[in-house]
Amino acid sequence: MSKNFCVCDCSTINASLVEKVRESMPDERVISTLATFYEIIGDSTRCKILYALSQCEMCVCDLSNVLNMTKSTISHQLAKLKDLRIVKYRREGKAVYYSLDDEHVAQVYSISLKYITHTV
Amino acid sequence: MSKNFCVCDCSTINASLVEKVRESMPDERVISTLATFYEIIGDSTRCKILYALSQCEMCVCDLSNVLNMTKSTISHQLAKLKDLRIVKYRREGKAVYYSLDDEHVAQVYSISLKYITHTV
DNA sequence: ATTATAGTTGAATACATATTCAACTGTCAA
DNA sequence: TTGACAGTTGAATATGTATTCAACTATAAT
Repeated sequence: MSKNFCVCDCSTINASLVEKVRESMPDERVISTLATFYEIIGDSTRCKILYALSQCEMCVCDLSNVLNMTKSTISHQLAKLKDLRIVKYRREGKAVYYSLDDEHVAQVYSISLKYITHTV
Repeated sequence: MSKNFCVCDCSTINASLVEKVRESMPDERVISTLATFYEIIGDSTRCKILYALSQCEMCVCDLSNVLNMTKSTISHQLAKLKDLRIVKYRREGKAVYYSLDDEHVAQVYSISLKYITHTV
């Protein structure tokens, strides 16, 4: 019974544990979404954008000045954040203002920052 | 004054805001560490490993069975998690047991999962 | 010592991604 | 309607990464 899911040549498997964890594992779709979420915020440029937006709503131009990067680069990265609904936007005349789309994002970000600040 | 940090051709910059956010921005080292942390957990395989380890300490063999992947793949990914001190390990005979290295990781993970589950 | 098990590691492949550049759309003012 | 500004987008380049494979180390048993 311990072998019906064995993909390796080991004999020290904790079969009941493996089975239990396998069954409680969030399904592929959830894991994939979670991983993509982290992947998208796992980039220095986008981390800086998120920090900036956690302080205040800003237009692309403001962001490009805060980060000292071209509007094109910022816009490309904002598009990724927008696709994942991590940020939202509103147009006001010629300017497009971005902000965080969900308080959970700010929450995750602040806890992570606290954790990281401890370890750096 | 609003132009001494302008990297684009825009005139609608909120200069005082840009300056304020620029100054309060965590320094490059912190941002980089934070981004790397997210980048490392931003992968389906490693997300699954973290979920498994959030349930219980496990050896490489257990993990490879939970995830249905080779020991080599798991070991490569564990090495990355280990490098960032996201997981720790202990040897017991021939087996090496891995576990989460810091409760903050589990905390970040669980908040994110809650957030994602809402959106999926 | 020899053999088998548990895990690690380096190189190779295949794939994904950040930034740049140039061309584009949308909005406003003259 | 023409021009300027604010932002977006596609292609190209350069770089990075996950997985596989084969060879390796470390531990235990015979």
